[in-house]
Amino acid sequence: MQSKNEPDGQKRSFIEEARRAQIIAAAVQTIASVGFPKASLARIAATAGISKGVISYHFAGKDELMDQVVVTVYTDIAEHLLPRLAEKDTATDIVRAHVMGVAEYALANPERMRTITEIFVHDRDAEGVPRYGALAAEPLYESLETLYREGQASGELRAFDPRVMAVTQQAGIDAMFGYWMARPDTDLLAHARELADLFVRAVRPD
Amino acid sequence: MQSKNEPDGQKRSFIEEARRAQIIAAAVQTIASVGFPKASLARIAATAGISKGVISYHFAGKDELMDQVVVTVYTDIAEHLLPRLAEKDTATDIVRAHVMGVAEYALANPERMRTITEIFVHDRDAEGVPRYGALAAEPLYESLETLYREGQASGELRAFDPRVMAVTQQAGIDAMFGYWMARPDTDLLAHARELADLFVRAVRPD
DNA sequence: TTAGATTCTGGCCATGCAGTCAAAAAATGA
DNA sequence: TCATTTTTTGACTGCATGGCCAGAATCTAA
Repeated sequence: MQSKNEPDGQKRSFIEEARRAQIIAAAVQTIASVGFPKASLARIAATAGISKGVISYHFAGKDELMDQVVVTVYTDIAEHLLPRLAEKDTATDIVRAHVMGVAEYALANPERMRTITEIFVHDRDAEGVPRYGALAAEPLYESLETLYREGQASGELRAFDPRVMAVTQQAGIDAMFGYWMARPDTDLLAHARELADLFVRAVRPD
Repeated sequence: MQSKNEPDGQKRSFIEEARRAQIIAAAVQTIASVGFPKASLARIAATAGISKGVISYHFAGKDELMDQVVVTVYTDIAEHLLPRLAEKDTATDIVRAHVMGVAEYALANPERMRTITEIFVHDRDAEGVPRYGALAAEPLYESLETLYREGQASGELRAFDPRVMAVTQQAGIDAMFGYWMARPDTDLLAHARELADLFVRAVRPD
């Protein structure tokens, strides 16, 4: 058996990689449809049409599986978002592109978006401590913070606490998605445009 | 036995009322300290120093207990917040008082604040549907929306989508609290002042 | 004092969970 | 072909949960 070896030792076999991808996809689908608390390994296995033991064979445990799901989805979001941000010049335009980019991604990939939200909110270790707590958002906050600071240095943005602005912008985006999930009839892109306006007004000089 | 009767039939006995209050308090304390998923009835009973069966005797089930916790805390928050909002005249002042009022309450009652957040986020019915989902926030959204509309009608506020603003303001407040919970060193009231400024700038006319 | 109602205890039950394992099946390669 | 390795199966373990209940303890009132 070689399932126990991380990418450290040998490379993973083709079939091994395919199974892992299949199981990750089944996990995304299951979590999105029944929510994290009811997405047991048995249920994920059923979604994939395999026996429960296969998951244990290919992943060290549920924790490793969830980690892989998060990495997979995050990479996907970054691939969608980063190019859009790179082509903007001003901080204001980047803020707008950030809000709009996430909304576009969510509209195109609601399953992945819902899954990652579910994992962030619900996944906890044996002691009840969140496995993706405030720490997970930290890199995000830092990059937004850097963006704001540069805009403030150039005089494009007013003086404000960049950390509070970053936390609030991220919260506004998350809430937009949550609201849309609960009320799919609403116009997500219109919400995103309003939200972008809101933050542009919040950061610009008097 | 009379535990099964809601306030409809007879009034509740003195001891009955005292026990219910004690159990609700124990639930608040337990959920705040170990989180909702680990706050089992057995654990809540242990916190209260009583046998598990007592909870079943005085409450129809865990759902009723959680409902009572929510009602208790919500009532408490409203009693703190409403008088402060009532004495303000302009929409701008009310927005500011709302943000600051919640922050003050959280600072004085972190246990209750954390408990209600935990319940909202984690409590789900047997089918996995959130028991306090988007519906729970609806009344809140509506009152903020009304406030904004009045401000817009009087010309004090610019034209914007009041629903998006309400969702975002609430999200900003929730995130402020979550951030403070994760990093208790930070200055909650300073965060609240920044947040209030942010929204005041977002709603005022150009 | 005593009968009846109320309240409490602690053990029990069915359910669902993550993870384990021996054995079966499938793939591999000599 | 056949021995060896990789992969899969499905039953099993141990644990935690919410709810249930028979009997004990306590309280109330006549």
